[in-house]
Amino acid sequence: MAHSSRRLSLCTVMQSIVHDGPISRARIARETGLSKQTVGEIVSGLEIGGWVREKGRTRGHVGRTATTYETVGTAAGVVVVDLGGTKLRAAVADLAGNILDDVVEPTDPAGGAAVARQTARLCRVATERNAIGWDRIKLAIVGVAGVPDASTGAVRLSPNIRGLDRINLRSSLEDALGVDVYVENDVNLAIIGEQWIGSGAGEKDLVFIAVGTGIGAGIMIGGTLVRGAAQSAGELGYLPVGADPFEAESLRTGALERVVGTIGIIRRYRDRTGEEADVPAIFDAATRGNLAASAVVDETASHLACAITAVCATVNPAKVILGGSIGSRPDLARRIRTILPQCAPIPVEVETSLLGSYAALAGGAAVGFEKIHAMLFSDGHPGALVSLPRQDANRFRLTGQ
Amino acid sequence: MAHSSRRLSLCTVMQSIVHDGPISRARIARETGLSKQTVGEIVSGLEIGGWVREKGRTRGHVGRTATTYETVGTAAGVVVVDLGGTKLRAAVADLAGNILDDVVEPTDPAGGAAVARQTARLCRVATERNAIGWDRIKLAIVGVAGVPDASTGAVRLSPNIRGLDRINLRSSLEDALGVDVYVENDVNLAIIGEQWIGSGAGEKDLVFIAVGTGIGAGIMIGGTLVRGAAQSAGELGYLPVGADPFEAESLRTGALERVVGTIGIIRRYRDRTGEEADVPAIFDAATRGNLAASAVVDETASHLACAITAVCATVNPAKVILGGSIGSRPDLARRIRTILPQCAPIPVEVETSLLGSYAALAGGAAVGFEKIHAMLFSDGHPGALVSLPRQDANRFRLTGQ
DNA sequence: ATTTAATTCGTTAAGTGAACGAACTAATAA
DNA sequence: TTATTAGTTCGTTCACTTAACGAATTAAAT
Repeated sequence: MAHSSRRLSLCTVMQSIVHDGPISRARIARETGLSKQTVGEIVSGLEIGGWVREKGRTRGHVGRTATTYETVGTAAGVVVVDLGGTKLRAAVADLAGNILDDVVEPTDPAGGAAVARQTARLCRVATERNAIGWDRIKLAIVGVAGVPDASTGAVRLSPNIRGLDRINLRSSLEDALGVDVYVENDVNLAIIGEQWIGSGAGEKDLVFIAVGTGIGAGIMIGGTLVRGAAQSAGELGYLPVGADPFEAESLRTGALERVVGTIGIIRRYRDRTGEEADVPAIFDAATRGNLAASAVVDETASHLACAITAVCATVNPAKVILGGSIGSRPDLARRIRTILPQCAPIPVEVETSLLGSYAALAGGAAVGFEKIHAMLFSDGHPGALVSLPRQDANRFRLTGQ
Repeated sequence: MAHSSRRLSLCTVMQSIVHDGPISRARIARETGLSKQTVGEIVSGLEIGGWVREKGRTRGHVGRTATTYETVGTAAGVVVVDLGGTKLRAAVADLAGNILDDVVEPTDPAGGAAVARQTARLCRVATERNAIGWDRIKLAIVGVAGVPDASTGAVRLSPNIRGLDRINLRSSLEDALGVDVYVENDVNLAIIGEQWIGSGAGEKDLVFIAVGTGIGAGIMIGGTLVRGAAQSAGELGYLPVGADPFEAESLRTGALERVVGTIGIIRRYRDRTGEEADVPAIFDAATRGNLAASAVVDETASHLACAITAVCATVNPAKVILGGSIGSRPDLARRIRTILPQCAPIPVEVETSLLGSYAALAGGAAVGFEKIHAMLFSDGHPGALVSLPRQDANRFRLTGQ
């Protein structure tokens, strides 16, 4: 409780350098409202601590030139993991909010403890690939399909990775890595990533709908994630849309998921044509003008439009971002945009994910950035926080998906 | 920016007195972690300002007795208004969080400016009824059916009160009353009231569904209200449930509202029986065992169960509170609780409103309490706030509905 | 019944951390 | 040279803390 004012000033100054750096001490003072010598003291403290360094000097204006300061990105970092059913991806994010090169491997099909070991190893590999030593890594953020249980550390309802609900993923990673580990739902990280540097940049009310094998959503309201009383917010597969919600199968699989999930799409195509085809093939056929495939895709778009209508009637986001193997197809989004005004009275933008399969990784970096700054500078003091710097998503679009 | 720490300490002490008062200075020091003389200074400042006063002394324990302090409720207050289509209700809430006696009048059917004048007059009457002078009133909170537009001060989509979208309700009340006026949607206030002292006490993830002429919801996530990007969150009438959402009429009135609103219920009863009856008559007939009426009510419950399923799949609240002239009928809630497990895989509690027609008034008092303390003590400093004290809802259940 | 001990309240005094204004030096464009 | 901006040093103020102490009260011992 005592003397928390310095912490607050420290955060204010750090925020200024992270966002507007390289920046001079005089400008920090003007922009934060702190006095010149308070800023001077704090900056020299940060410099001694190794968090910031001199970058250069200002030029070309009246008056004395000023030394400018920037954050030392490599001073600390977090390791970010996207643990998917087929791919395991890890990257390092530094103190300045940069996401460094990522490494990918196929996920170990053995599941459970084997995947935990693989994850820990790949975290080390990711740091070795970049100029940030393991001793500088302060924590790890892991995105995973399923519902992480905060008390047990297990991951419930994780369909794509076997045995993840039987081990304590968090504590086994913490033991292997020696740093705090935060396990979060991958769709929740995806919406955070999209809001930071993706399709939802700048918006505060967003929904990210991942359509793939199943269907799930990450919901952000007023800039904060909606988790729900039982961590079940965004389980859109259970929306009473598509199939009859009172059938036993709907109660188990989910009325919407039955019709727009991978299995549902394949079944509907088979029902129409008698032929067996996988989802990409059906979508490609629809694009080529195949009538049956086109009807199946339109049906899917129509159900998704109803789902979006339901979500908008409830939380009224400014934008809905579509992702996942099925959801990120631009042709599907186009069809949904056509159908939506016929059933949704409240207007909403519908876009495909800009970050693609990197959305969760970016979101993890965002969460890690906020946690590491809170840890190092604000120390949990309310009102003192370093917010995310502007970045661009180019690095992701250049790398292969 | 400078010297904000005193504000924070001031709020901490005030919070302690409001919540745990009457309380001694020594206990404040123990509980807040502040030192005894800091607390002493702040309390004597508050006493000089007239915000707190000596209440008595502690007795019966070892050691010196202590003087205890309590908030001076009458030092400041807010006036709270529930502006409904048929009834206009006003009350005063004091600095300690007590809601004083309320006054009611039928709403002036002339609407528009006449209702604004009537509201301003009733605010004065409410203060005269209580021991709190008008000069102590710092602001007014007005709950109204419809969507208040923050920039223009008008109220859009207000079906029950004519011409409210043509006047600037906020500024005309501010002119008439001479204090800041906040106009808020009545269902939003209702959920805040229910969370404070009603059916949702203690819960952080709640949905209040008002079923009456139309259907609308107030949504609270993590303790904060969800408004939506276009202030349209909770417009559950537009859920794609009940009627076909692609019909033109559904797009206009709302697919769900068409079937579970007053008009929809009356129509469905007429379709089955050929008879004309109003909603209370249909519900009473269902209770007496009339088969057609019972079927209509079950149908209504079934549609509402689907709506609740949709809302739960999206935001996963711990509890759904039913209110409004139709929604607050306990027999409807009972039928919904029976049907819900057949279509909703995620469990949720369903209850009727405890505060009834006083929910919005209580919510207005809660909002007013927070605003007035922020205004007087925290002055907008982040992290510094006086939270709502525990109260009970007895006063409301004693008064007639 | 009286005295002594233990405990608690609240005040005074001394000291520290943090921020500020003012005065000053330093460097640069015009 | 002059005006302007950058950055430092000094002394002051504010807010809070710890420590010490007097005052008031209950509990226990004589």
